[in-house]
Amino acid sequence: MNFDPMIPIWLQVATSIKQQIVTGRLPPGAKLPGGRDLALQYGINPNTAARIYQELEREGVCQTQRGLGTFVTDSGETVQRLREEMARGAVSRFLADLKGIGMNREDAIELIRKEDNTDDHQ
Amino acid sequence: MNFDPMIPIWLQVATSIKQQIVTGRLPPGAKLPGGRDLALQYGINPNTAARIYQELEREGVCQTQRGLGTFVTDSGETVQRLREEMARGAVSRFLADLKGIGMNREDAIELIRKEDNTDDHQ
DNA sequence: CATAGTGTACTATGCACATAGTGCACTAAG
DNA sequence: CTTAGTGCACTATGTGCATAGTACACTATG
Repeated sequence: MNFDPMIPIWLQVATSIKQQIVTGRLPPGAKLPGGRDLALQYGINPNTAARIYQELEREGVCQTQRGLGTFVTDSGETVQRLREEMARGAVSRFLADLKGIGMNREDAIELIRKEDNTDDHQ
Repeated sequence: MNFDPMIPIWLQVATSIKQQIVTGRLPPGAKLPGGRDLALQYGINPNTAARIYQELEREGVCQTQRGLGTFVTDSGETVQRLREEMARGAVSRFLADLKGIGMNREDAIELIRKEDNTDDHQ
């Protein structure tokens, strides 16, 4: 994974995991890697990994059981809600960005239509 | 201005100024507030304000003259290029966000169409 | 009970960000 | 020349992020 130095690593990894959850690549109830393994996989520090799971639990996406590990929530409804929430967040960030440079929703749709499609089909 | 604690203040203010430039509220050649004034206006430290102007100059958006102040670039072409660059950035961030949660360009347009329009007309 | 895997807690270091404060140099205007 | 406004340089402090390393507690398994 390529980290953006402008964004905290724990946030980037947490987002990556949430994306895997809402796309079903990590189904409800799935066991996540242990903190030390997660650190190895992403090339980060175990302390940072622990913090990531704490954040995911705080958001209700995962549950942690001492001595057992961290697991994706069992509630498919929670996962669906998370997906919609992430979509809404992306849309409102996008529209706010465009509004800041004097563009509206129509302009937004036009921009997306004209956007280069390289690597958009995967 | 309301600062997001997750994003460096200098970045947020620099973005705000660039938005004012590309929307014409700060026309080419306009004089920007002095570093100390900028700090007062945004409620930040003069050191941070100085850094913001350094960043804007690094991006070619502003020019600084010692003893005189900092000014918006004279080149309307540069301003137009900046606006397009900011728009492209917003679009690609948005599409990357949606792709991360398993949505494509068609979904994006649909989401924007259905988006709540409260305070979208200004 | 012994072990491996796990979460949790703690100290310490380096870095960037933001703050506070001071001083100096340059420019234009009186 | 003096003054006000300005950019610029420097030291110092506090905070959050990320790292490194160590130690302890819980759980399941054999």
